[in-house]
Amino acid sequence: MAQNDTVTRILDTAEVLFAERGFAETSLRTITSKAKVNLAAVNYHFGSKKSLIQSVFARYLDPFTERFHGALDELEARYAGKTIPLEELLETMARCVLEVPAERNSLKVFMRLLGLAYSQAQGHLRRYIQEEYGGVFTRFTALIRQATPELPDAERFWRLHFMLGTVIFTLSGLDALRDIAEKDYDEHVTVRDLVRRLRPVVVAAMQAPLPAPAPAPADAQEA
Amino acid sequence: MAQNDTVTRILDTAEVLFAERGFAETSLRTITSKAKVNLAAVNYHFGSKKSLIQSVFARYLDPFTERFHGALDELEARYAGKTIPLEELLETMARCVLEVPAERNSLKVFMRLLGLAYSQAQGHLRRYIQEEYGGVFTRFTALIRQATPELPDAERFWRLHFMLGTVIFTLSGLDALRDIAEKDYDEHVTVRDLVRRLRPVVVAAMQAPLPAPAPAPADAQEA
DNA sequence: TGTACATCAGTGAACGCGCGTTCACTGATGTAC
DNA sequence: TGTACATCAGTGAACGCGCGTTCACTGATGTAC
Repeated sequence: MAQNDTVTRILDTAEVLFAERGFAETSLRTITSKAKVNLAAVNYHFGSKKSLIQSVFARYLDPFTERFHGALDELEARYAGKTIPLEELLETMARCVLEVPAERNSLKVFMRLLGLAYSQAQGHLRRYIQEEYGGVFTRFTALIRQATPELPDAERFWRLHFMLGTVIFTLSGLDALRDIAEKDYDEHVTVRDLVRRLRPVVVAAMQAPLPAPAPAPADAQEA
Repeated sequence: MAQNDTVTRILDTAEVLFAERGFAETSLRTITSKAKVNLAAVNYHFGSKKSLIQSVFARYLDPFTERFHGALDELEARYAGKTIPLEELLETMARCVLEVPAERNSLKVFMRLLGLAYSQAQGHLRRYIQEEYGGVFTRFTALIRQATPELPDAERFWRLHFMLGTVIFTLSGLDALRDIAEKDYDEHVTVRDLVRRLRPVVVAAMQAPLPAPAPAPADAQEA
């Protein structure tokens, strides 16, 4: 067995199992037996289960942020100080998300992991991701702000999270949804196909009319 | 202690803890000690942890489906065979979702639970919800279909799930998002406020232009 | 070139712990005769 | 009215199990002199 073969096998196996069942529901014994690796090897190489989880994320997020920063640099250079259109920004982000795990052949796993990062307890993980990768997200939202000057800041904040929810929810629950879709419409759906369907929806959502103003606090009875 | 006081205390405590940390991460010992109830009482009254989880959902979903069916009956009667507009359907669903837990004073908990039902492993739970409550969802989507005749069936299917993702993701991660929003925009956000913001976004998303047709399978090289 | 030592990936077995569940039991209340 | 029995909510203690982690150890490879 080569030098760091063990590390790679642990990560490869862990990411699939985590994506399938979540973090708490995946034991180190399951991971190491499936990876054909000694149980103690996880603690030897990673120190703890927590930091194995973080390493699984880092293997996706490190190349992603690097590529995404690069793509934004390129966009900013191309537009030379002028405002980058919303569609172009969204397109760029989608492209980076699609490209990174394509190299690792498991976009589905990446999306499931992102969904889990939000929905599972794992406070340490949210803190880790925020600290390590918060920067590129801040940069992106600043550009989105220039592209949508008509939106109040708070409205833009919420709409971005609405859309984040759409994407993460859809792509991370993809397997279940795909089963239903194929049974009902016998159509085989790929991730790229979904991204194609998502595009007009996300753009329309970001450009939707502003909501009605909040009603006054209900001190007064309705007439 | 009154007859079924114990059952209620278990359910009240369990739903809050489940919503905070998920199912696997909440032990019966934590629930029973916080509820000031004997550990064995959960298995005595509910039989197992699984069926406690299902009971927690039933306490929300039973009144919700009853009310939602009623509201749809009323809508159908009012429109007397004519097509019910999309906005009216969405509005009705939103109203029912908002009203039910308002009686129990914990919409936030309800939303977190729905989010968990999708994202946590818990296969038994998805099966249970599908079997018990699939019917009302089927009825609702049939009405949505009449209201959006211009959408291909598959497109409508996906857009409904996109929007489901938006709502569940936003409302179930509300606490975290609210913290960020209040820090950045010092604005206190209520659930009703979010629903007001969601309305135009969801309508715009459902009415977005159709996506570009899928590209031909990549046998041919790009020119 | 040979020997002693250091480094390091990996191992096998055990540790203590918290988990869901079980079981024999209690004590209060209702029911039959 | 009194007694025997059944029912049922609730209890305390223990069960076995799987968990993450630890630790003493092995064996291969590299390094110093």
